[in-house]
Amino acid sequence: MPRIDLRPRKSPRQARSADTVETILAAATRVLESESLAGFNTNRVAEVAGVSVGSLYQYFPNKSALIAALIDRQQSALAQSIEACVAAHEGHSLLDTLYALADLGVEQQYRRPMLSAALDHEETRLPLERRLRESEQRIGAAVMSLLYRHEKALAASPRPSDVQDIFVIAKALIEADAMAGRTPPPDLRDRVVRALWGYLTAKVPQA
Amino acid sequence: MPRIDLRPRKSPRQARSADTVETILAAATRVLESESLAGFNTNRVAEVAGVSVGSLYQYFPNKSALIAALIDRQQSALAQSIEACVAAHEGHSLLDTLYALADLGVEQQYRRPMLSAALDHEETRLPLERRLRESEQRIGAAVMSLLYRHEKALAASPRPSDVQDIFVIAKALIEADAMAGRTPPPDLRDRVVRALWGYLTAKVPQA
DNA sequence: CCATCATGCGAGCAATCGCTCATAATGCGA
DNA sequence: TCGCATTATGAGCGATTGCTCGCATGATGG
Repeated sequence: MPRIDLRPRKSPRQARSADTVETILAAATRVLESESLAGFNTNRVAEVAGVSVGSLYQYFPNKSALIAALIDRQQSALAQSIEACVAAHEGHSLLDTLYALADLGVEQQYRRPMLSAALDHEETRLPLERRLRESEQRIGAAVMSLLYRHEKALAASPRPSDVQDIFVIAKALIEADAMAGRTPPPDLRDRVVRALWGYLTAKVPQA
Repeated sequence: MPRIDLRPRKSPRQARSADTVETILAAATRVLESESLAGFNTNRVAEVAGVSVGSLYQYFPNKSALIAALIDRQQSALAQSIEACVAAHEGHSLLDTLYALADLGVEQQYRRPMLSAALDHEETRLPLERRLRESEQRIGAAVMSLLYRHEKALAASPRPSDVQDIFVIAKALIEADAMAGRTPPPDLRDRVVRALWGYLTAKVPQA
């Protein structure tokens, strides 16, 4: 009685599938970039990808899953960038690291303004997936380690809410400008750093 | 040859119309509150308002106009609150005023979380109307006057971008928490003030 | 060369939604 | 009371879109 073969399928099949998934995600990205959320529909994505709708639904159970995959990708990439940035700036000052992180955020947002904005919005609407939370936690951990590393420069001991807050602040500032123009204003990074630095180091007088 | 009568129509007619508009806007608000942007459609709004779709389209040329009217209302109310708050705190410290403004923002956002979030999103999508810009400018002017009033407490002379930035920062912080829970965390106002105060007063060291 | 089966295909179904228009109801002056 | 003008009504049109399902295709193993 032969055992069931649990090894991965022959490579051509798998490779083809992975490629198709990649093609679809790339097409979805392009559609979302050029036409925002309106006009983003599965038929159009399939058309742009050069596959049939049926194939699309073979790899993604529904439209939400497709969007979730895009968000996942973007978040993972961001998490990786942030981790790398924080690691690379070990030994540097907090301020230097903040500048680097601000640049990183600006670059990510301005490369695909429509995409980032659209995904941001969908992120709040969709039931959040496990893998997504994972990226969030990686970002949180990296930032937290950065804060502890510079604990003495801070106004108070770092709290978990600090991590969320500076993330929210930076994202909001960058996004607001990204909506307005195609290229970042030269003072954007300074304003972002000013906000983060101020939030982290300023001592609010007691009333 | 009789002149054309340009006087306003008799009051009952006008009053009825104004009432109907009011009813529709109230219904739209309720729908947006309870079902967010999905499920917000003109048929549903008309149904909830107790009027026919046809009537709705007598008062609003299209769906976007309806949403724009809602945004307009909300923005006007916010502008008025902010102006009043800034005016009422003449003579008070900057910090006190910031606390008051933070409370104001928190209250506005938490009263109708879904509504605020939905309108926020639509605001970026819709072609912006004149009247809306007006509310924005009123808010900007009020905050600007506040900053000039406390110029000596600031790290630098107030710039127009400061106004936009602290507005964006406060809104983002509040909205992030409003998404997460039904009641504001007790430290929310402190965090908002910390962010604003830090942004306005912190001196960023030169690199 | 054939049988099997995983995969690809795309016409089209069903549901939704913005909006129109022919008709009905209503109020008002004469 | 009648005629007119204004307003209200809602069935339904046309367009969009998420998704299905029956069939085609082509690779694989015998």
